[in-house]
Amino acid sequence: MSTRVTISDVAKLAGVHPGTVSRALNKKTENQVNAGTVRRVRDAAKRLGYSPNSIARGLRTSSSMTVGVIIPDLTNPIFPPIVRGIDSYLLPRGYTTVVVNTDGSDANERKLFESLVQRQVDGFIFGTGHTGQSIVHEAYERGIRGVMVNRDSGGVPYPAVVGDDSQGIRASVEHLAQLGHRRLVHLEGPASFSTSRVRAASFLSSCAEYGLSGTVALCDSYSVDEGQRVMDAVLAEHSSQPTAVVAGNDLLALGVYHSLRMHGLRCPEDISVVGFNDMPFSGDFQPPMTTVRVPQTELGAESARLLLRQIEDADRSAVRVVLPVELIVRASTTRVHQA
Amino acid sequence: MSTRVTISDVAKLAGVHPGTVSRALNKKTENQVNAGTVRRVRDAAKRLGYSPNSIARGLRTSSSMTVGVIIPDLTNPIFPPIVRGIDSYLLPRGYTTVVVNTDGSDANERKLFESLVQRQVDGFIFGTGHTGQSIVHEAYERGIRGVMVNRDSGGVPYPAVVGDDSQGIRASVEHLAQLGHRRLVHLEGPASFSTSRVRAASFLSSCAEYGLSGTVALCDSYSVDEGQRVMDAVLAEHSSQPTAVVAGNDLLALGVYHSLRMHGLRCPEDISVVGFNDMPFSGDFQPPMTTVRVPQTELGAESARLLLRQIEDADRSAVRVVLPVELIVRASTTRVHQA
DNA sequence: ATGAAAGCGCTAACAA
DNA sequence: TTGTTAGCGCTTTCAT
Repeated sequence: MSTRVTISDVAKLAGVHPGTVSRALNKKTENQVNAGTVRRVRDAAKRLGYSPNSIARGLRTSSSMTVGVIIPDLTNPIFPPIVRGIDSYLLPRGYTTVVVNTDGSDANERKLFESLVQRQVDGFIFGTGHTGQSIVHEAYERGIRGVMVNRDSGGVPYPAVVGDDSQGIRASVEHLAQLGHRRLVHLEGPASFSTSRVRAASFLSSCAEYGLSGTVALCDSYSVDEGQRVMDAVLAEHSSQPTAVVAGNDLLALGVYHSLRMHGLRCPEDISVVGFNDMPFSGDFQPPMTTVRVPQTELGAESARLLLRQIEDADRSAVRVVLPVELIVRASTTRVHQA
Repeated sequence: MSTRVTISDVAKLAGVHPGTVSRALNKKTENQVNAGTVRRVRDAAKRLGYSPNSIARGLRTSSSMTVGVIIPDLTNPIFPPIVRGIDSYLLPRGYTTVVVNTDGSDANERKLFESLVQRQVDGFIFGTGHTGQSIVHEAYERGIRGVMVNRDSGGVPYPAVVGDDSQGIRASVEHLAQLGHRRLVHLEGPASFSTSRVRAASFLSSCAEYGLSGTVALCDSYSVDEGQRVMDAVLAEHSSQPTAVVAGNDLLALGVYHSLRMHGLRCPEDISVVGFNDMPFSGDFQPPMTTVRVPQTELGAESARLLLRQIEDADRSAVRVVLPVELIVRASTTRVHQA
């Protein structure tokens, strides 16, 4: 399908050799060819509607100008902005991104990774966790270019671009402390994500710092349902109940909303809730969510920049870029009233 | 980068000819080769960590096993489910999808389209509008396989997969009529989308059917800001105000929420609002949104199915698949009180 | 500045 | 059943 006109068709029409057409049509090499010839070739190409076959070029140059992006799930609202950020850097530089979803399965991840390797992608941006099963380590061993986004590299010396989780959680705890909260609970995300552990650690140390009682409840996934399930469990306990929840991310926080509603509790009057990420529309929720804004688009763009630096400049320094975050106070947190 | 082991390395180790390796490793042709040989080849391939180069294969077979998906903007929440739906059909069949965002610009659309053509994609799924400038028509003329998703093909005989817009709007109007509303306004999306016009037409005819007064206000884009802007304008008018709004989609409806809040009006007590799409989290908004659920994932999967039918079975019938929609009544609509 | 020729890694006709 | 050969469309030495 599509056009059948090749470089030799153009060559014939322009009355030159295919090699010359290639040189004339390539920015890098067009200075090797007579300006008049360049014009003739350009004309011929346009007249024939010639469109270079980048598959063929890729085969010859062993570069596909394609980048693989591996994420858990596109429908998690933090990923679209990250992907658009990646695109915004890559597209103007001639690269195409291919996004795949693992749905949290290591088996999927491996399969998709291999399929992208077969497609000769020039590098990977990993937005997935890093457990023992993850392919991140293997990718590095194989000499494949890669960058972690929104995740730490877990020992593998790939560059990583992350939000300042520690600082974000600390700001949340401080905010709640100032509102008079004394008993907090943190819903920690799955341990396979580096961010989960960083956030939980920061929660604990921040609680200590502000002299608060902080406990941690573990979630199996970053999802609304799991947040609800775990919050249900927290509310079922008979020990002293928290007056505020610091959720591992906005999805979990939303699950907390659901749980509270089911239990006839009001947010924020009965329990304050803080999310993490400031994902799209979290300001439109009921109630508008107090959360930590992570610059998702910038995260994506920066990770793309670091990847191209590896691909094009062979710069393999394992930098770790930490982007600043900001607590956005909305209506899901309020002063504690049972002082 | 990555592996440097080719099909002839495997051939050497297995003591056979490269052609035989190719046949042994391909599902379609492995029955043409001795079972023992197949095993030897497989072993050799595994030992060397051989991974076929699908670029090279694509060059030879002139098929890239890649599909281009052109949408306005991934961060519009209706698209992630559609994309995942597409993937869910394509991935198990060996295809990879490449998603690009036009941001509503015809120039971008054209550029991205050409870049995907150069990459030899086997077909396109168009989720963009269809104005005069759109490349949809040109793509068809060039004999390129394609399918419209969530949009009508606007005269081009590509298959199209859409939700039942007419029925959805009709159900919304009926619902409002039953709640006693008599003066409705519809926020119509940009005319470049076929859906906009279908929904507006259905709004008008449904209002007539139920004996209601219905007016239409035109929006320049499907966005929250535009919904707010247009609703501001509606509220500024001095003629008799509507008691309910039928928004062209959920984003516009969210903009209406914002506008009402700015004007000190309550939803639904002062004005009822109905959205369209039931995009992710619209049940978590403030208030939870009454809206029309469109089966986005199925839309995507079905469009992928129709595309593969064209690619693999050369079936070019321009079917139009209309998927049923369902009104989801939540808390943004209520009985009118100024009877 | 341009032509000639080789070859990227694979598959597919054709032979044997 | 397997080997041989050619070539997908392009880039890139090497000549000229």
